Amino acid sequence: MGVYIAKWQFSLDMAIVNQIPYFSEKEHTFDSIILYMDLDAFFAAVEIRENPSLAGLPIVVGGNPNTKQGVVSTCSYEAREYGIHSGMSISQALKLCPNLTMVRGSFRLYSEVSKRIMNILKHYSPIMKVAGNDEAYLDLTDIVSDYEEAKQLAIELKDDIYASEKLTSSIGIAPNKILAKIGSDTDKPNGLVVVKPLKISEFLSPLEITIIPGIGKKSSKIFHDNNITTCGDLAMIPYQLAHQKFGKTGLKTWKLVNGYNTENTDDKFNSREIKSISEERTFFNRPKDWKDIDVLIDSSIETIVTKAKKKNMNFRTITLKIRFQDFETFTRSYSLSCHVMSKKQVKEVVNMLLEEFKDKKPFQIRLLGVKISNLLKITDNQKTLTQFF
DNA sequence: TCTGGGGTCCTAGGACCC
DNA sequence: TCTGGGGTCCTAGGACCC
Repeated sequence: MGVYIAKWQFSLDMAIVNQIPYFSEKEHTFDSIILYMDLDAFFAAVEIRENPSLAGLPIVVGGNPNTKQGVVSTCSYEAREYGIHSGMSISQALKLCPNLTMVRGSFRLYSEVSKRIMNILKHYSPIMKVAGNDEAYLDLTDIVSDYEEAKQLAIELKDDIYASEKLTSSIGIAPNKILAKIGSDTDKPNGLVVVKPLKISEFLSPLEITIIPGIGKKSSKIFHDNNITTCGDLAMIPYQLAHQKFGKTGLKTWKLVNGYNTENTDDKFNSREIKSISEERTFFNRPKDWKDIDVLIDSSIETIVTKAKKKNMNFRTITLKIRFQDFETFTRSYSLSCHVMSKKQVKEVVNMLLEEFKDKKPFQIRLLGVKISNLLKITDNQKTLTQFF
């Protein structure tokens, strides 16, 4: 035991002295070629395709055009020039651009278009991961022999998508998923960026730290407060400092900007099992009484338990989310002693969790949500057991 | 000023066990 | 009366992504 500690201590000390990370060789090797595809302003682009008179105009998809409530789901590049972006409130977007065109989303259409495009991608590699409506990763490692060939394939893919759907896409090609995504993000719309393994540092160094997925407003402020604005700034500091100052994510980010492969190659593309199922709703009109609350909760429970049933999932933890008009938000959860799949039990738990808030007036409630988690896939064997009990 | 919805991951504290 | 340290599970909240 003591020997191991000493050994570890030694390598750590040496690493500090020489400022050399003690990460394994393996983390430095890249043998994958990954392609990431992202459709440009997807929802907005589909709307413009369906209604060409919208072309060239600042448009947003999302929110309620009548009440001017809600948030921006996607906006055209013209709207982005006004500073409008996804997630922004409609009222704020209208302030930035008073003649903004609002389009009510046709989400069923988007999902149909998305499915067709994903089918096109499938022809380029059998190893594929759909990461959303408008984005996917392809593993080209066994498909192409080098980055030049990968680039040619990407050009073909973009043409293919445009020919069949009249939509443009941006593509990044790199030795791992994160870098491929960052690559595509740096050249939009209709871009194509290749990041070869030996060019990673050169490529990342001048980029803002916020280009890294997972570094949002809060994290970037912490980095900025420590005089780190670009990926290159972070790459320059000793990794111990990155770990100490910015925690686990700090170390991971440090590794990324220094060209280490931070991805677990084993589950590169295996889409993992779903972890939770939830539904939450904001009251369009303020609830009058507890009956209104009850109706909404029942409907949410119905939705999520039906989803779980379809997926053959039992669950053990039930979470209630409640938000008041002042935006103060609480979550309360409870774990059952065994996995179940029953609406009745969810309802009982939710009622129990709701007790704590019964002194509030119903009209003070803005949002309610129900989530089930701690999911367990039922095998046929267990199904018979469930029936038995 | 106004702030949707469905997710994942991380942190931190407390309970409990050995 | 004072009491270590590691592991695991549960809960609450928050950052972030699309």
